[in-house]
Amino acid sequence: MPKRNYYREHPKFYVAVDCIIFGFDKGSLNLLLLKRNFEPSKGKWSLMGGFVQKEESVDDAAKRVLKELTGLDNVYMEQVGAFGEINRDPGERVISVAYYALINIDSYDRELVHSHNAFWTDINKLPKLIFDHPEMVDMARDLMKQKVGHKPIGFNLLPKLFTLTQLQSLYEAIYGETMDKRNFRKRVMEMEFIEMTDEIDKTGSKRGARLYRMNDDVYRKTRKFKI
Amino acid sequence: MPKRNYYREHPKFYVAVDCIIFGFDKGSLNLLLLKRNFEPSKGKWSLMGGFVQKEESVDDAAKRVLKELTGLDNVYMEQVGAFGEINRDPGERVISVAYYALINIDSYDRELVHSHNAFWTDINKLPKLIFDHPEMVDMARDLMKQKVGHKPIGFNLLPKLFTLTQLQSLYEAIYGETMDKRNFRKRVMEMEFIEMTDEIDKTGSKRGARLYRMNDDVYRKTRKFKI
DNA sequence: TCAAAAGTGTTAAGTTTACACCCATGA
DNA sequence: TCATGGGTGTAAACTTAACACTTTTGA
Repeated sequence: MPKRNYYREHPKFYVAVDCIIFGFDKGSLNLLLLKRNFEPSKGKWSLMGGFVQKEESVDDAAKRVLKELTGLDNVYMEQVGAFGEINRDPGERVISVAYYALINIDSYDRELVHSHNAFWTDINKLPKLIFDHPEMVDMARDLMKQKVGHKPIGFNLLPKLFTLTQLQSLYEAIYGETMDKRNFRKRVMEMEFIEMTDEIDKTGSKRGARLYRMNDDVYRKTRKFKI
Repeated sequence: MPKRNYYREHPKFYVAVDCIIFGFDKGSLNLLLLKRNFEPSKGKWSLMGGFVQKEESVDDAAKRVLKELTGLDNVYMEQVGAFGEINRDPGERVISVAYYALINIDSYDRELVHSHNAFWTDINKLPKLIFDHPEMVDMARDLMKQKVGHKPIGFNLLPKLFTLTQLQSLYEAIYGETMDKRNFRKRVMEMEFIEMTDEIDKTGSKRGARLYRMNDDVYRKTRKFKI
């Protein structure tokens, strides 16, 4: 078997995944971070991570790790990239692949999150993170910020039914700037796949606000999106 | 050392890098591909790749592998992402990190390339590639196409001095569509860091065309680019 | 002298931005 | 009744797209 020789001479590495988990709450983007109650770096803040196992792909490892923390399946995730500096983890050489996830902050397993000592943190008030996790976060933010403007991924951060005010406030949080209400709504209403429902949300105002819904099937027909 | 235990239980993996090497010649984008004269998959077409070693970062491995093939240092490279399906390489489990590189097709080590049995191939007439290399190529193309419009990375594919016709033809090859000559030149001439030289290229026409140059220092002052 | 690539401005269409008031309701 | 967030249209500024002819020169 000539294959054998070809591979055998080379070193092997631990491969990990790290998750940048975005949530949106009360006008702010948040990350779900661990205050580590385990070694290494016990007591410090980090992203949720884990090691890739033999019987799973790297993408599957990321899904598993996300589920271990949040209990959630079928979450929108995207790879940020591989981080491979030699001493990025001072304990051992570990090559890590970062992923970001967009979850609805109202639906996750609070027990699990609590048991991992994880907390939602305002993205503009992040604590110091271990290793190269700050770079992972920065890259994830940039990637997400850039993608959210031309693919309808932001809806993953909202409940199924949302008001246009919520939607605008989400985009303002992501872009870090305010937007014109009339122009925003004009753009949204031109997109057929953002459907008005006949429901009203009375929690945010006395008058109540119309609830909208994102329709994936309609989106797939045109795939046009721009906010 | 509690660290030890934490890592020891986990499996290790071969980690490779694969390079999508772009060149531009006679109006076409080209990739530098290997017709493998070694196992595994001898005789088939593949990207240039190699294994990450103990004493190098993943980025450095990509640079090394690119240099092994082309003899070039200081090449513009960007990570495409990690590819981690379990059976992506049928020989052994290997996790690969793909990078694309932009090189000037007039300056590389022809001996080295020949000794690796590598050939430039028109990107629109690619042979069947092994493993998941077609996906790597597609992702690299998309990434590059999207980046080349708002960062001045395309110049890496051209000689230091280039004509505006060459520049336009490069962008047409990348975008896969023709562009309006006057509009194109208008945009280019508004960018201060694309400097007119006093040299003329007579190889492409009887009349001769003005040669231009990209000035990095001037670019850094504004960082505005849009084609 | 003519073929072949280089070079050059203007106008219309489309897109984006700026901007202010009335509405409905519960407290 | 009034404070609060919800909802609505138009015009100016800017950006993008469409378009055709003259110049230079070597073969």
